[in-house]
Amino acid sequence: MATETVENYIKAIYVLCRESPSGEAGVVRLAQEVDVTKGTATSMIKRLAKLKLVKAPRYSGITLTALGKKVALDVLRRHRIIETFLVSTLNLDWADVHEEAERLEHALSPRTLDRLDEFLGRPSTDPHGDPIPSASGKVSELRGKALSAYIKGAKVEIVRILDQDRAFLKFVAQSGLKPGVCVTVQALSPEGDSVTVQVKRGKSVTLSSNAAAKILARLQ
Amino acid sequence: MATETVENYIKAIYVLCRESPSGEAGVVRLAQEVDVTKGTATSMIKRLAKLKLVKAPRYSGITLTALGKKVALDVLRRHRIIETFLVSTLNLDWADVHEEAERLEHALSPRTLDRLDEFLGRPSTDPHGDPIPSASGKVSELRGKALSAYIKGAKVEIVRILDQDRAFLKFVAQSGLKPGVCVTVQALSPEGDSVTVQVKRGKSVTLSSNAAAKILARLQ
DNA sequence: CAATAAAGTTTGAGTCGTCAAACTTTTTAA
DNA sequence: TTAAAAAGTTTGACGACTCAAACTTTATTG
Repeated sequence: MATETVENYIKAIYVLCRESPSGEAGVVRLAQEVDVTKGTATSMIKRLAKLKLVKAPRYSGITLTALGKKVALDVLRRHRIIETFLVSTLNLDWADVHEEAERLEHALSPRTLDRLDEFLGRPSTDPHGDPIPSASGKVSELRGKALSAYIKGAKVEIVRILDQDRAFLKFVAQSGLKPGVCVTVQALSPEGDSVTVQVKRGKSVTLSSNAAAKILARLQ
Repeated sequence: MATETVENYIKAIYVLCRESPSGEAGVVRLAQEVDVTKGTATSMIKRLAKLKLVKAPRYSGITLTALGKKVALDVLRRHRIIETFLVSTLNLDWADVHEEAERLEHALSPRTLDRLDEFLGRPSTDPHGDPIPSASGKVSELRGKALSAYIKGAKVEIVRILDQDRAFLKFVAQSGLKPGVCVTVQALSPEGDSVTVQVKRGKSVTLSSNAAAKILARLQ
């Protein structure tokens, strides 16, 4: 089995590939993500390539192999099921569970994971709205558009928050913009580079376009 | 914080010290317990001594320092709470949870542990009857005597199983001798080196004295 | 009490994961 | 189009953990 460190690199590469338009991950961003120097990242990438988990031509982008993707989805499944458990069963704070899951995800056997999944009622998304890959390794990433992509007056349901940063999550929760909540787009200001939404009667929140882009929603 | 490996050594030393009449652990047994060669164990003991976790005079027995004991009880607390969760909430098999907890115990933050403890109703023992140390590091190890220490006719309640071996636990469960169960000592045979107990009407089990010594019970 | 077994230690080497710093290649922009 | 910046790589070194095998000390027992 892949070591804990290897799993972390693979997961990070998976996420970076999704984020980047080219579908490839870079060494510097990866190093940032797993919190090591770029030299370390480079040498680890070599090992991952030897393990047939990634393709990484010299001085070029990193991509996952089919095997690598499988590992990534497996880790992600564990991660998201654990986050769900921590929030919905243990009532831990939404913003805190990421780091905790980060550690627990490597210590869970397939059997225990399945029992946990069963206990939680086989959820399809985690508390941030991120889809939970199936045991066989399938994910439906497509769910909603950025809040900033709707027109004024649109009534939408928040479905996903694309950021694990604690401060951002705290802010989102504070504003009442968790997945499942329905809001109305009140104003779009290209000049002000912001979006204002009404969460409920009398309560509005204004977000930068940047922030709004990290909040996915779908038409109600 | 102590690394995962260090925690495992400390926990093993704690258990070995409890088991041994002298209250000291030996290198060979320790090496067995953590599954390394004795040379490796020796060098790790040196590191533990440097970390002020153990006292280990050359060519002599190993004992935990006060700090070492604190670490051990902390790990044990995590281990036993997790075992309880795995059995009582996720319905995992009694005999399987030890190894699982062995991995999870190192990945749990104090806050999550406390939430889990709360969720479980602050249990005082784990599924094997092992006492769960308090958050402040107290344990009451005294609970019952070996099944083989009672006289014929004694009605006793099983309170603890002193062995994490899967096969043994499977056998114990199969025989219906889990903690909480009440049994009657039916026969003691010094010649046959065995003990026979009646679990319920029409169901008796015979155990070697050796096995019976690992099952603690108290008068009903 | 000596010979042997068992317990404990040391040594030399290897893997994994990491860093800092020098270096090379690619990209960017003047 | 070429100089500077950014991205990527290499090198040498280190700490944590491990092994095998040679070695030393302590315990056992005939």
